Amino acid sequence: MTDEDQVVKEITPMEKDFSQWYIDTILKTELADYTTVRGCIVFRPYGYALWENMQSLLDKRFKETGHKNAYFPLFIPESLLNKEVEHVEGFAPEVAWVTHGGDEELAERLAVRPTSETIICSMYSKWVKSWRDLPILINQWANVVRWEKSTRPFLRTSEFLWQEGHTAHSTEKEAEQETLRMLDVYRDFVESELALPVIAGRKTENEKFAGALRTYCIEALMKDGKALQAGTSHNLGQHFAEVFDIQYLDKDGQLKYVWQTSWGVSTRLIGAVIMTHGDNKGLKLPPRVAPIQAVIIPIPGKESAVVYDRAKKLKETLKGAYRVELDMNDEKTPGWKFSEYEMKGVPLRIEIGPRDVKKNQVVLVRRDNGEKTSVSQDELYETVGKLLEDIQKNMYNQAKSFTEENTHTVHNFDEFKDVLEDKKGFVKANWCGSTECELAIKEKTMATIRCIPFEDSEPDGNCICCGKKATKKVVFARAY
RNA sequence: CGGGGCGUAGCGCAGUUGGUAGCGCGCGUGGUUUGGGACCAUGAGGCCGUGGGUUCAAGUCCCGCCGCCCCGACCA
Repeated sequence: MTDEDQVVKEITPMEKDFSQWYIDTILKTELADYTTVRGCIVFRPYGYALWENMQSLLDKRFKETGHKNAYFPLFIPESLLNKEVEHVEGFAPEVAWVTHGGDEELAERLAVRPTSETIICSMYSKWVKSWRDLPILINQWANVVRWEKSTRPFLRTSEFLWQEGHTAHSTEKEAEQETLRMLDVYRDFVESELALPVIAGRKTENEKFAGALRTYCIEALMKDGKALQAGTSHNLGQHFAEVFDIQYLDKDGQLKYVWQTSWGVSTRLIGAVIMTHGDNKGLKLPPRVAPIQAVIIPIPGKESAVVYDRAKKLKETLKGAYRVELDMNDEKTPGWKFSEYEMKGVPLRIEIGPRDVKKNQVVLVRRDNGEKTSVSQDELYETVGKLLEDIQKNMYNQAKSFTEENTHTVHNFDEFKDVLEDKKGFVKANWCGSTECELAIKEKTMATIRCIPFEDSEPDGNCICCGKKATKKVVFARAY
């Protein structure tokens, strides 16, 4: 049997139409479904379980870095939202408004939060009085609404789930450290749990968060060669503190404004996992977050009772340590199940049939590389652990190689255009630092500056756009 | 908001010059099967997106509306 024959028929091959592959994969694997509400999806149990796993791993990291969870209102009075000028201007076009309560028109419109800086700052101004009240380290798990013109499941939906951290500090230095620390938490999380290699760096003035002093981000490369912003962390400076009047009395008796940060990742990460690891059979989920890490598929044969019995015992052995499922459905053939769980991206398949029962073994098949091995049932517990770890590593390495192979350095505009057309991916190029050049390049090529990377951003030539002396070497890409 | 596409059974689709709706998958029931998406038998399931028009007759032709998807412009 060739690879071609194995391809799941219901999923459009990614070479043919990547976008359709993405949609087909999501729908067929039951991660999500479209609803009657424009731009809004349902997170079906399998997709929600994936998000819950991401949540708990992230939440653990937030707690470890001293943050506490809280929950702020969904509604933001218009007057609050309007306080920070740059912020409103950034979000105004995509805010959903509540104008009525029942039949009665509200005295003041309420925005459905597109992000919570304003409502949170309004509370911080109440809570912060003294240097002793700082820092405030709060995180919120929430849904937000942005009235997007065009939507795609997970990547851009009218309503999405995310977390937003909001902190307040007494010094600029501390705020900057927090901003960078949380970016690094994100980097570590996506690399070690989601197996997504990323480029970390700073956003340009043009690309930064509305109202921020500086924005940092991690950028990942998808299999179609487009970049995806996987997480952002903002140093808000004192912009919000000034308009929301968040002041504290310092040790020296002076009234001072706090320095703030905010940072977030969203369910978009699910999209990143799909588009980084998936193939024409469907999903490939990293073991650390896969809702099902291993599936046991019994092959009943003539002595089905014995096989089923042994399969149940195997599940008992594994279930304390791994997210394992036993598929006892008698209506589907084993072959059907093989394809189904491969499509669903389950990292490891455990087959047990009459032959295995006789030999006291099981057959293990890896989703990441298709490798098939037999192992004694006595060693199953340890072997599963080792394999899951190995799959996780291998998935990261594969994605890493892909990203490296699709990262190109160019030194003039023609080369830049050629690479974008032929090879796509990340393109490193010298840039003079002007917004004019950044926009001109975007106009001509649809590529944006994804970030000014922390590593390897020393210029080694002239700006590919205007030809003047470059100040930075930055990462360009066409992005989602 | 521009360009394109699509609305017919749960899903995917077919439906000829207009003549009163069909296929595949899925679903129910009974049985045989089960090591890479099994098979036989037998069932259930439709206001053909919506409003108007043409016609003896509209899924089909004409006009409007609504919705959804894709690709762009703008954004996690």
